[in-house]
Amino acid sequence: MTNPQSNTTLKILAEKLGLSKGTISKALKDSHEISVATKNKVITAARELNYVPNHFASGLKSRKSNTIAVIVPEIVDSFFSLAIKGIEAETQKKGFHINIYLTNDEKAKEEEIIKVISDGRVDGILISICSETNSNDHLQKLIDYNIPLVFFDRAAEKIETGKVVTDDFQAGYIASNHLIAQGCKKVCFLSISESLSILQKRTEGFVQALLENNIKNPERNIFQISTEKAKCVKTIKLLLTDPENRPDGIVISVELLTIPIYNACKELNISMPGDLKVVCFSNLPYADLLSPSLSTITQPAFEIGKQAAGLLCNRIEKGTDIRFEKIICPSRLDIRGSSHH
Amino acid sequence: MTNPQSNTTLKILAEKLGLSKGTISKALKDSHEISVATKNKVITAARELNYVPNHFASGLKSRKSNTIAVIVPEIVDSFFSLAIKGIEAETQKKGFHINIYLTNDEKAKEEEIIKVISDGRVDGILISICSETNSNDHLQKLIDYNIPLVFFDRAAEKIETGKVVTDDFQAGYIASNHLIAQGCKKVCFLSISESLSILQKRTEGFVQALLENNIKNPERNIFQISTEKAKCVKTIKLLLTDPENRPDGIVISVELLTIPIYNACKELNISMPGDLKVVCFSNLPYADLLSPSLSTITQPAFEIGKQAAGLLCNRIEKGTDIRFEKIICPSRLDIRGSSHH
DNA sequence: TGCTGAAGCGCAACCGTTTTCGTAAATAAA
DNA sequence: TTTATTTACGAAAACGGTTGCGCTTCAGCA
Repeated sequence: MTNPQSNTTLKILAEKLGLSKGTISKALKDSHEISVATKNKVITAARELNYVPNHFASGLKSRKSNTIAVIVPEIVDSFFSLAIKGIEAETQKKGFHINIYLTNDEKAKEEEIIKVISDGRVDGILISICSETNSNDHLQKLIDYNIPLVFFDRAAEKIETGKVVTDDFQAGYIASNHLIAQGCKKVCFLSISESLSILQKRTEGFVQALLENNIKNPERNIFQISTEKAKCVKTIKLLLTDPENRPDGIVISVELLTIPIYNACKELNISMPGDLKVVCFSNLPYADLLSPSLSTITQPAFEIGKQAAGLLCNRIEKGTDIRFEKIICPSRLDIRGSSHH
Repeated sequence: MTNPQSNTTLKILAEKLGLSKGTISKALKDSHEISVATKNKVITAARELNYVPNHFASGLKSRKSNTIAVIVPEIVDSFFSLAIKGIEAETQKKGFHINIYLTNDEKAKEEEIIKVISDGRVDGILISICSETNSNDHLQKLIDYNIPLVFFDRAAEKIETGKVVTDDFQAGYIASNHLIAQGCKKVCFLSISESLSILQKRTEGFVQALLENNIKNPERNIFQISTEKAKCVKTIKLLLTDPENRPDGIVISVELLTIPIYNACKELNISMPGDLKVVCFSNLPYADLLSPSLSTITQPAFEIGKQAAGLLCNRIEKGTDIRFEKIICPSRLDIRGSSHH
């Protein structure tokens, strides 16, 4: 779009003031080469004519866009939207713009996005990867080419760059232990991916908790649920109606599965927390108002976003070495009605 | 950032192939000036060297960024996040990138954002304005300078440009009538702004419904609530404990106020829907699971975002005259437990 | 007076792509 | 064969800012 405020360019300012383009440019950047008197003249003229430096022209020469890409699997999600808000809070202070990209948790889309943003339009990337993580060549390439990259929440373990996550093992452990402490004999863990590192860790926390409580073969209590709605609902119903192995406690490792569980319980007439106790990884502001209110592992989403953005900005602006930076923002167990009386 | 895939430029390709920069550029754009044989050579070489056109260089010359700005008051909100998803669905098909900006519903921030994006970095703007709308000079200026602009949901009435909204009057009317039909004698309407057009219309629908039911002075039942949390809670409690005028039905015109209402009822021991019936403008996917489940005016958020993006893209790509375009996506009343037995 | 150095500004190349225009060769029309 | 026309490509000027370098001017100093 043309400059809305005006179409003032350096050239126009220069002509108006009888100076050269270079002088105007330097004056506006407060260069020591320019006298105070001239600077003042330039600044007032620039203000009068609503001069705004053209983004493309300055970017072409300086190789800076003051823009970062934020890539997330989903945006209609209390965790991700809050994380984005944290990112925005941090970046807008520093004058960075945000480009948003949604992968819908599809690897192909993620790769496509990374390809199309490699035209220099962003100075760096914040990403929460999709759950299918068999290969991460597209991400490794970013590192190889020295593109600033920071993971938040869902990180690719093997890639050496900044990561901001929560204490997933611990959270999985606490959630599981809580259910056991509430008297659950058959605690299950619902996941959506075996490859996604944060889910692996939550799973490990779950396994650890069960083992410590002398529950054998905890792996048998781990279920991978499809994110596709119909399949998801079907699997859950099957699980909850299994005559031999019906769980009396469930750790839901992703917010996405909350509604299906609630609906299934309603439909199957399973009472919560009587017949089934549930804890969910979720940032839902409405957890308190659900029926029953939902016990959650509440992740510091805003903080995670903010920290990740801070890390990325440091990398971009100061060239900080963030290869081995790992910030862990602890989650919190909020016990509510779905897991105890 | 430097091009991650490589640092291949037109110049490098040209030298490698013994052609000129211009020829390469035209070949890649499938210009009729270039022979098929040459095109093929160029295309394969470009692929081999992972050539990606520099965003700044092409933008500088073509004055196109293939980017749009999306400005919203809030992102941790079921309506706005879903609308953004709709926008993304539409724009990604057409190869547009999205810049996200949050105003936190502050006019000053909105103005600031519009200023900083007027450096040519976006080809157009999608905005849902903040609730303080006394003056809209900053938006009018965009129109004056011929910047493509489309409003979605929260529009500035007086500005002549594309608007995609829901049928706010009708929705307000239906919601109010529903409560009256449920036997409510004292129906109130909670708003957060007298100037925001969509809230004015919802209010008008409310007034109309009351008048048609022979309720005098419906204006007395309209309350402006602060969005600041403490004040908000205080006002609501005051309202719900007013000995003379305690409402038995409430239309909540913005999702933001849902939680405070639920909490107030819990705290004040007001039973829903027994003592108080509630309908809320909300896109909450969890409405069904609340206790009681929440009756909502469900807005077609995804559709609104999608349509708005479509309008903007047409304006940008084809120069369509959208000054008087107004798309109305109807809302739906979903009756649940909060408003009837 | 002559010399040095700093201050203040202009000049011009440069970033990578787009696009107009020109021109040579190849083909078609006369 | 000559002339007109197409085809295929090169040359170069933009786009608007940035930046190193060079030129003047003038104060400071011996």
